[in-house]
Amino acid sequence: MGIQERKERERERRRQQIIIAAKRVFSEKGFGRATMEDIAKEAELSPGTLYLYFKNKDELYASLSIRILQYLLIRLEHVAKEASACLETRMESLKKAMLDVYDFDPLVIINMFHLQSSDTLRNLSPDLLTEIKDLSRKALGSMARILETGIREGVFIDRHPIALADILWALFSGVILWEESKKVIDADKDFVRPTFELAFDIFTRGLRAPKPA
Amino acid sequence: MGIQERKERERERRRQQIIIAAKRVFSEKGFGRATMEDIAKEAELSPGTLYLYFKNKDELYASLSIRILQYLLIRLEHVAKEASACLETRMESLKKAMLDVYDFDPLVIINMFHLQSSDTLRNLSPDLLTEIKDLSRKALGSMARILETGIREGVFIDRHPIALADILWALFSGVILWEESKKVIDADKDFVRPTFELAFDIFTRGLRAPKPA
Amino acid sequence: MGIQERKERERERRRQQIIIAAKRVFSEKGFGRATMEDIAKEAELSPGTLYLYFKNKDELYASLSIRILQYLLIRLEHVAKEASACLETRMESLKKAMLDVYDFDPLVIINMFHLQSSDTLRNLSPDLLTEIKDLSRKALGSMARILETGIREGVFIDRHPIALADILWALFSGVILWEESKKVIDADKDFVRPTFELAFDIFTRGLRAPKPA
Amino acid sequence: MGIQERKERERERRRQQIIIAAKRVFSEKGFGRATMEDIAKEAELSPGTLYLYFKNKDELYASLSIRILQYLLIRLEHVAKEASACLETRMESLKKAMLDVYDFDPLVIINMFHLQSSDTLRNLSPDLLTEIKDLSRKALGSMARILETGIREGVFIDRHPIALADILWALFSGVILWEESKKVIDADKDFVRPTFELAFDIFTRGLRAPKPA
DNA sequence: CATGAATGAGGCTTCATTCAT
DNA sequence: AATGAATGAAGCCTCATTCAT
Repeated sequence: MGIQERKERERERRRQQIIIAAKRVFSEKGFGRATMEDIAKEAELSPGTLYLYFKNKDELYASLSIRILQYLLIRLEHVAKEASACLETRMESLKKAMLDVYDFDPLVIINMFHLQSSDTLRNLSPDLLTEIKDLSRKALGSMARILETGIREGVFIDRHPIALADILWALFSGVILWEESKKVIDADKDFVRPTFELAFDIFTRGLRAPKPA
Repeated sequence: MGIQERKERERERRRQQIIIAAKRVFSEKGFGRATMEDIAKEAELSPGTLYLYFKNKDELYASLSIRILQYLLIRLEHVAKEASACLETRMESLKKAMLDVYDFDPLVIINMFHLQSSDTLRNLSPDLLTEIKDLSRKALGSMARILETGIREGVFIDRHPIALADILWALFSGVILWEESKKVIDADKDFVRPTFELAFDIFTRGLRAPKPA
Repeated sequence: MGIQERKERERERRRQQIIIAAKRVFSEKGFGRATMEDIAKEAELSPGTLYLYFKNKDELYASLSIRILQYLLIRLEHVAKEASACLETRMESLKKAMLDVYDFDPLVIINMFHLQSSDTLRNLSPDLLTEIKDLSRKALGSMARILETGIREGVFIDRHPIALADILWALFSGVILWEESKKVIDADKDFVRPTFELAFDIFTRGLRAPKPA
Repeated sequence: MGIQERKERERERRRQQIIIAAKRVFSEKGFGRATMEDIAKEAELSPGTLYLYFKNKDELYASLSIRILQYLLIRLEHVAKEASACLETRMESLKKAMLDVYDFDPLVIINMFHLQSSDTLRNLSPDLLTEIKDLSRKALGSMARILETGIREGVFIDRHPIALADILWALFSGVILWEESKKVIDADKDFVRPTFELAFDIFTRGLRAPKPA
């Protein structure tokens, strides 16, 4: 019983070890240029071992996203359930949640958006694709529910909450990817946080229904 | 002289022919899975010929972006120079310009954002990287100038115009990439236009300085 | 002593368990595509355990043949010793013995001939090779002795009995392999038995010395 | 026009060059242990080049058989058409044809029978499998037609000609594979020819219908 | 004895790039 | 300038085998 459990934990630890290594390597070299051997070396394992834990390179890559999406989802659902708070507060929580998820693991977040905007997506196993799709949909759904309260209160403009959530999500990924790409081009300063804060505020203000005269 | 010129034109024509083919192939297969032979076949040329016009695959890929960036820049500068019009009109023009650029060649726009969010960027020749960087900066600059007028008129909040332009650009790329990736996952409907229109409107409204009480 | 013995029996039981599993897997996937893990799973053992009973994959493969060769040998020697019977009867017994051996375990017989006609043979340990060689020679010898009686009786043509046994053996393996390969190509009907019976009869009739005029 | 033709010839020459190398390597190491790099080296080409002429290893392997089957078919059809000759002569021609095909390229014949009796067959492309199947069927058909004449003349026993052809084919492959495998085990003497000649004679004699008393 | 996770050599294959024609 | 056959480096992945538990 205890043995079964310990093994399970061991296995999970190894997965993490690999994921951590993969994260570093993918971030440093990008998906295309990172090799399985690079990752194996970084994880201090042999190439073959990676395949005991992940079916192939694509799936390893996608696995990075799964975890962060799960974390994102938890945070968003938590915010969505804060029935008590006023809208203002809830939007603040939402912004904070998104930034926290970014801070939690910037490299993985970036990887995730790369995944989203790449052809890797097309080559995932149906299972994994379904899982990602599912998590994404749920996360978008949570965001939509938060925004919806603002609409119901008559504070936000009356648009389809999912459409608004899509835009917020696009803004999030857009800011992260663009600021990231500026780093490649330009410098090593990181403007993600302040830029997203400003963007989020503008977005929130833009959502407010014009006061009836 | 005339001969020189004609040759130049011929050469440019070939480049375009290749770029058009590359565009199709990259869009269909993604950068990673598209091969130079695919592109050569699509262009009805031999693989070797591609290398007479482009130094390597990365540069060919990046070249797609150059053109669209040039077009974008022209459109933005045109809007920026519309001194006459009122802010409202200018923002409309800006939105229209961005959407036009997207409509002009959606595939290439998508490619460009993929490029931005990929590791290819890191492997470009310094020359090409500089050119892209330059065009991007100019485009961002144009956008910033347009937004700046709103700030000077006291209509828009007083934030650094470049920061605002960054956000608008992030929103643009974010919406396009996200809607595009939804297509991979889900269906073949295209929500880029309406989503960006809504996003742009929210953004614009969010820019407006709150009326002093 | 009793303990020693029981252990020995246990060990043999395990070997058989593995051999049975290997037989199934080799037959289903062929030697090249069957993995040691496949076999271990089929035997409900771990891969490592296989190596406690067989030095390596080749030897495990070859071991399948050993058993059937032993069985074949016993049957053939039994027929060879039937001094009493008339030639006709003895040839019938011979045919029956061969078909029985085939029926006893078609999969293993097929494996054996595959082994014979493959490159695995070349990679066996000298010991195992010697054992197979030995059994084969003995089996061929038994067949030769049976045929020899016919020659001595003046009924069969006077050729080297070993050469005739070679031919009979070749016919046996040829029919089995060819009918088997037809199954891959065409259908799932099994013509081994009737074809070999006919072949054997033709062969036997062909052996008869032409009557002196 | 001439250019087209020369290219075609060049291409065919290269294919042959590769086939010859493959033949040597497969024969020496067997299919399983032969690597594409081995073959490339033997052909004094780079590994990549092999794939310009053969889709993969299996197909290269199978291609060896195609040629010899074609040659076999031609020879058999030629014999089948010898309407003039007496049965005796025709059977002699048949035997000679089979032996000639063996002599034409023993290594390839052996390869072909290995292919037949291996799992490679199962992994061929449908096209190639169809081609092999087709050639085999035709060859068997030709043999059957030859034997059929003997039946019609009342000289041979009245069995289904295809069944008889199957047996002859099995005998042919059986003798070759068995003699070949004896070489691995024992020596380097080659008994294929004499053994098959004897086997064929026995077979032919066995075919003769018993004289009505 | 048994396990099964880990190994790592090595196979097949792809494809960007070159270069003789 | 154009070709396209050839290259060969390098990637992904498999799997027989080992060894610490």
